[in-house]
Parts: sequence; structure tokens; C-alpha cells
Amino acid sequence: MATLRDVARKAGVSISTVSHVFNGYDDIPAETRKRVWDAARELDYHPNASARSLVSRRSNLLGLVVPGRAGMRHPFLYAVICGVAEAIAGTRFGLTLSVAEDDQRSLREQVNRWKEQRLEGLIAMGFAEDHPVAQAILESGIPAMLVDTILESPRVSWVKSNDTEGAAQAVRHLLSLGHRRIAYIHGLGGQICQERLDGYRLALSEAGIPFDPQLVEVADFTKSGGYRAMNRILSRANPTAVFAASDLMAFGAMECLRDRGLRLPEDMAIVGFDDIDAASHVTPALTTVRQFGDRMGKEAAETLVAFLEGRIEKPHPSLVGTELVIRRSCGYSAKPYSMMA
Amino acid sequence: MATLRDVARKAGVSISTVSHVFNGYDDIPAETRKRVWDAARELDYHPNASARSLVSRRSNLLGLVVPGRAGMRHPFLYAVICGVAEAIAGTRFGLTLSVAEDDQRSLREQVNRWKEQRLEGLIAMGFAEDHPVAQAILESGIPAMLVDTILESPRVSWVKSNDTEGAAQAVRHLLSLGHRRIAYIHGLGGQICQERLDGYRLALSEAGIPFDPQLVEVADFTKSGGYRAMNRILSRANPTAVFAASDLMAFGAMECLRDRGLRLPEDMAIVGFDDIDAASHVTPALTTVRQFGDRMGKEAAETLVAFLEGRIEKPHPSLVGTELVIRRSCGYSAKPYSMMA
DNA sequence: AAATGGTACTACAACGTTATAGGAGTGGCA
DNA sequence: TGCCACTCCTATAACGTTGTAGTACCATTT
Repeated sequence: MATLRDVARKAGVSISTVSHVFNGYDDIPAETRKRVWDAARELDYHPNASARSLVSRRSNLLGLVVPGRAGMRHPFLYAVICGVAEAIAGTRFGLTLSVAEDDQRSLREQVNRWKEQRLEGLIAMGFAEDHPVAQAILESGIPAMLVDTILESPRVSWVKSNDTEGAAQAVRHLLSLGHRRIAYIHGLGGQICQERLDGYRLALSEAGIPFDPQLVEVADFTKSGGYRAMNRILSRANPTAVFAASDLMAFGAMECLRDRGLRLPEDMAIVGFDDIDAASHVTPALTTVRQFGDRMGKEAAETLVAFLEGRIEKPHPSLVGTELVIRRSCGYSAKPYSMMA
Repeated sequence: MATLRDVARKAGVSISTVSHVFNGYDDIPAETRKRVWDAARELDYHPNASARSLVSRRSNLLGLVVPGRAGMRHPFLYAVICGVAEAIAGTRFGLTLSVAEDDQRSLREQVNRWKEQRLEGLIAMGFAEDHPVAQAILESGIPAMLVDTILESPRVSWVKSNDTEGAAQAVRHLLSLGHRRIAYIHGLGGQICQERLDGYRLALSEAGIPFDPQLVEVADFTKSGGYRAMNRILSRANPTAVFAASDLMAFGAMECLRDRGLRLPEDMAIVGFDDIDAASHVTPALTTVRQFGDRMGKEAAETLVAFLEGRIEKPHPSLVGTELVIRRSCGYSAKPYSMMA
């Protein structure tokens, strides 16, 4: 692989001159500049990133940290990746990928790698606040942005969806369709769950409907958890609609309703949260609150880069908006199938 | 950040000695060794990867190349990533991520980055054989393994599922349930599609059933394409079962069948291909041929690493087995819901 | 006593860049 | 003629490692 020395020799100038040409110094006349560029092209010269970072003392590398096999698969991983990639295109930064397994040993190895590679920043997703990986990020001292993990330090901040508003959108939709007894399948987890519950209560109170704990059940974000929660609600209350804090739990609830012989959406309206792929494939297609993984990734990366480039004092939290996607699970007001995505 | 020099000073030895300790030379007595390690720990020393690769002339970096927003989302991306990560854990290699957008300009930028970073190998997924990214990989001269893209050169090879056998498994299952008129929704694409068709024909001929072109329709791997293909088949033939070359097309076919008032699975059995997440969420849950993204990623990375470490002469192609996942879409022979994944 | 061999280190030259400082040559001007 | 400024270029010292070739010292062996 060609080096600066080879290019210099070929162009008949010194190494310094070649370096100056590539780095845009303005003390080189056009004629020399062209000779150097031509030589570089002919030799297929590409500056050695290692040599460059050695002397410039920056790796130009950001790390993307995602959970491994054992962890929960983050439904927006791909979207977040695309958002991050979009945000760093055109900056000096490249991306490295860390798949963090849960055990202490391989976590230590990962952290060592981050430090050896002198990563300038991290973007992590899919870890709970108290997960060892989240803690390791804090301890590492590396600036970071977390997606869906609320953790702050002088060099760490987060991005997440506006869960309260998203949940309120969902419930307002059901209210607008005339529903008054709206059940809620709550998810067990961190702050995010609390916010979705807040949104549910907010929308109800806006409509002057008192909060009824009989209509609320908690589940564990799984499909079968949703199934069981729905069962418990139906055993003591008679809602006309259900809002589930995740699409997966909504699917479980749908299964439960069908098993009890109810027709969807005629006998029960249902709304989910997330808009995972499957939401548009189930029958009836699920009305749900869409989260924008790409925007979260983009926002995370932009904030991190702004911090690393010194354009902001410290990284700051962001909320990304959600969008209610209306499909058929609340009734046939939506577009006919052939038109639907 | 501490350097070898700092550690040397603290331990009261020379830089060379410290380097020898860390690199496992055996001419250092235990006592000195300990002094050096202690100093390193106290200073939180991490060897500088850039300096190391500069002198050793290897980056220790593999690149993972995935399609961006514009490209088709590869359903197994996450699984492949996990497989790759598993395979390279414990090797000297780290991973960088390239999200390749389609336009020529950003593709050139990506290739430049690969060369500047001196990536030792690439793993790419989700690009057709004639996609510019696939061509760029070939031209780059960087050793590579492609997932689901059949392309070979002295330093490039591929991994994919055993599509023929997978398709045959699906059709044999339908045959074993007594079906004789089995429709096939063919996908339009590269070699992979041809192989699935081969598997369909193979299973039929094993059973002594003649191939009937009336039962086959081609679609474009989308849901709506599957819907239309199903429609065309039903307009001229009366199958009792359908096999679709992808789950997405199977969903379209299911929608079509329902729109025509057929009951599933009573009036029509259906099998898909891929086992995407949604397959277990639709109703009836889809029986399908599971592909193992993690195994493909692992195989790709292992082959690439073996080549780079000189353990094999050149990278070789691999076929990864598939598994028929039996759910309810071919009848209720399967486990009851509460037991299902 | 001199040669041999082993142990425990160290010196030094790379690796491919960048940045700083400086030098040669030319032209203008007092 | 001497001085200065300007243009175009180059020398050199880092950056943090690794690997090779040594050296100093001591204990054996001949």
C-alpha cells in the first residue's frame, strides 16, 4: 500500500509538500498540487488512518454498543443504526460496533477495546439504566449518548421517544371514537413505562373520565404477558377498548380476545405502541404509536458529535416525537387494504 | 492517557521491558513482571491501538457492510451481527460498521474509509450480486464474505441458506399432510429464488407428482405482490395448499384468501419462508422455513478469519441448514397457543 | 584464567503521518 | 548594493508502539 513517501518520490517533491497538498495548505501552486494529486491517484494512495490518529491524537471513531444474543432484541436497532450513519456521514467520524454480552468477563474485554481504540464517543441502545453495560459506559468516562436509557453525567445524556405524549395520542384516538372504558396494559420496566401510564391518565383526565385502576393491569412486555393481563382485566371489568404499552403485548391481548370469542375490531378496539413490523401484518392490522428509531439515532449522533467538536458545553437529553398510525384494529375508518403499507 | 513510557517510569524499567512484559516474552522474572503490571493497573494503561497497528502493519479490523435506508431491510441483520460478533470474540479482530447508501458519491467515500482504515476483511449482507456495493467490494481487493450474495473471487466467497433443501422441507410437510395440489408463489430475484423453485419441484417429483405451471406465480417479494399472485393462481387453479418463497408474500396470500372468504387453515394450508418475527404473530401463526442469520454470520466471520490467519488457502462458500417451524397455518396439529414461542 | 552460556534487561530504528520552523530563490525598493 | 518580503518548498521532531540486536553481569565449564 502506497505511502506519502511513495507519492512524494513519484511527484518529485518532499513528503512535507505532499502532506501539505492533502491537508489544504495554501502555499502550494496549482501546478505542483496537480502533480501530487496525479501521483496519488496513480498509486491508489490512501492515507493511513492509524498513522494519522497516532500523531493527531484522536481516533475519529465512535462506538455503537448493542446488546447481544442474551439481551432483549431492540426492535429499532436497524433504524437507529441508519439514523446514526446518516448523522455522521460527512463528519470525521467512523463507527465501530460492540456487541455487549452480559457476562462480566466479555464486558471487561469490550471496555478494554473501547479504550485501546481510543473511541471518542459511544452510542448505546437497548440497556436498562441499571444494566452493567450502562454502568460500564458511565465508568469509562467516554462521552456517550444513550437511546432509551435515562442516564446523565457531565459527558453522558440520552434520547428517547416522547412516551407521555405518544400514549396520550393513542388514548385520545380511542376517546374520539367514542370509547369511555379504556383498559391499559402497563409494562413493567423503567421510567419509560411510567411515562406511558402518565399519558394514559393525562388523556383520560382531559376528557373528564376518572381513572379506574380496575382497567389497568401490568405485564412484562411479552406476548404471553399481554395475554394474561387481558384475561385478568376481562375477569373484572368490561372495557370497550384496550391500549397496550407495546405491540407485542397488544398481540397477546388480541389472541386472548379471540380465544374468548370476541370479534376484532367490532367487539373491542385495540391500540399498541412501537409500530414493529408485525403490527401491519396481523389481523386486524394494529393501530399503534410509531416510534422513530432513525430520528433517535440521528439525534443521538448529532448531539454527541456537537459535543465532541466543542459546539456544545455538554450533551443534552432529547425527546423524539411519535406518530399515531391508524390501521384497522379500532374499526374500519382506515383506508382499505389495497392502499395500506 | 498513560503510555508505555509512563508505565516504564513508574515501574523503574525501560520501555522495552514493559513492552516485553505485555507481549509475553519469557525473559522477564516474575518480580519485574508484577511491578510492571501493577504500574499499568495503577495508571489505567491501555495500549494504543493506532500505534500498535502502525508498527505491526495490521489494523485488526473487519468491516460489516449493510444497506442503508434506501436498500431493502435485511430481516436477519441483527441475527447476523450477533453471529459475527460471537465468531470474532477472542480473536484479534474488531468490527467497524459501514452503512452503504446507494449513491455513487457516498459509496466512494465508504470505500476510501475501508482503505484508510486498512480493513483486513469485509462481511457484507443484503446486496444483490449486481449491486454497486457488491462490485465495489470485489474491486477493492479486500478479502470478503458475503451473506446471501453469490459472488466469488480468489479472496471473496459467500454464505447462504440451503434454499433448495429448505423449500423441499416445506413442500414435503404439505405432502405429508395429504396435499397434492400445492401452489407456489415464486420470488423474483437472484439465484436464491431459482433454488427455492428447484426445492419445490424436487419434493413434488419425489412424491411422483407432476409439475403444474398453472400452480406457480411469480411475485416481487412484497406483501401486495403475494396478494396479487395468490389472486391469479386462484383464478385458474384450485390448490389446497400454498407455499410462498417468503413470509411477506405468504402474508399477502393470507390476506387474499381471507378477502375471498376462505378460512385458514381449514380451506387452505400455507407455508412461508424466512421465519421473520411477524410469522409467529399473524393469525393463524405461519408455518415457515426458518433461516439462521446467526449461523450465517458466524460461518462468514469464521471463514474470513481463518483465511486472514492463513489457516485456509482461500475463502469457501457455505450452506447453512434451515428448519421447518410448524405453527398453525397448515392445521391444528401443532402445539396449543399457550405453549408456543 | 579464559571462554561459554544464561539471565535480565536496554537501545534503537522503524511504522506513516502532522506541525513547526526554517531555507532557498526571486523580485521590488530605498 | 543591500535589505526585505514573498513564494515555494524541505528538514526534523514528534506520536506510541514493536522487534531486533545488543550489553552487562554473573555462574559455569574447560
